[in-house]
Amino acid sequence: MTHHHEVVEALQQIGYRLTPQRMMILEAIADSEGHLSAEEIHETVRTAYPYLDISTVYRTLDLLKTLHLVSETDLGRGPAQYELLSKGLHHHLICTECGEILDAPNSLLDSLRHAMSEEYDFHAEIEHLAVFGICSNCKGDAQEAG
Amino acid sequence: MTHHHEVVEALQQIGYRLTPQRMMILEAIADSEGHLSAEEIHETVRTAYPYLDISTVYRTLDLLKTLHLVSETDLGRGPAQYELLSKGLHHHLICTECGEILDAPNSLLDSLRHAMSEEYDFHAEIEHLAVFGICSNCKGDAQEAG
DNA sequence: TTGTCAAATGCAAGCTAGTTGCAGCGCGAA
DNA sequence: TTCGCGCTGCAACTAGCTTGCATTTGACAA
Repeated sequence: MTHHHEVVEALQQIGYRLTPQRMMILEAIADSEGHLSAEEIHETVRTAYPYLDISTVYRTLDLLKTLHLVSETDLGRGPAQYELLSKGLHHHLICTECGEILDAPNSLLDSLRHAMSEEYDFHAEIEHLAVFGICSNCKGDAQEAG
Repeated sequence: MTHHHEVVEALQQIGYRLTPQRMMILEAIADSEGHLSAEEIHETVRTAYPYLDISTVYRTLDLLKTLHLVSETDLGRGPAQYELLSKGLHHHLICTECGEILDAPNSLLDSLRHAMSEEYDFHAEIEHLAVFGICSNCKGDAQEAG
């Protein structure tokens, strides 16, 4: 599923190991559609290996983040969400009415990045942005109700 | 400092009261430069009124948010930050190297809002955005070091 | 001025999400 | 086979915030 040898190499280059726990955590993320929270990763892996501790999940996620293998998204509510970076950078538009999540490509932020760079000489690091708002379906409802 | 009568009216319209605690909390926010966390508000007000509880701070902040008097910014790290909405909507570019915080006007997001609206028919509610990245001063340093 | 009642408060306990300290295990090099 | 250190599970802890509840406050009516 995942390209283990690449991960092994990435880890070995900085003197670390690819343990079974780390492999299982990585596979749980790779096998999932969309995002997983640390707790969900924990639950998933525990069906196969019940001794896995949540702290190991967090420590592994930290490692995978520094290796730029997974991205972490803080939704501003609830737990942070993790996903494979290899699936391609993208962002999320989350409807606060119905909860629908629209995926948006990284290019959506091009103009914003450009503006920040031009006007503020600021190099934004937006690996993963979650924007809350109202989707097209709920826009009408909100006007009727409001 | 704050226009108490306006706040009183806003509260009374929905059947609530402007208590001394609420007044002190609102003033603490109004008197501050930039952002305050709930804990900072708590500490500030407690110098004048030591019995104020942190839960009262949070409950008041909820109220002020629903009245659109203050904005809440989740920085994704550390506690949420609160400030008066009357100071004008703006966003923050936070340098992860030196910690500097650049203020950016709401118009910075115009192009992003437009893109989300055009391409996804999605009405974004971005009261306050915090973007992490590298500022102009640290950009050179990062290249030298990296 | 007193009574009423809901809003508001302080306090304490609880909760979620994540972190830390530590003893022991196990891989890989010597 | 010994050594070093990366890694793990466990347990305790922390930050930030929320909730339940008895008591107090204050606006309004009588």
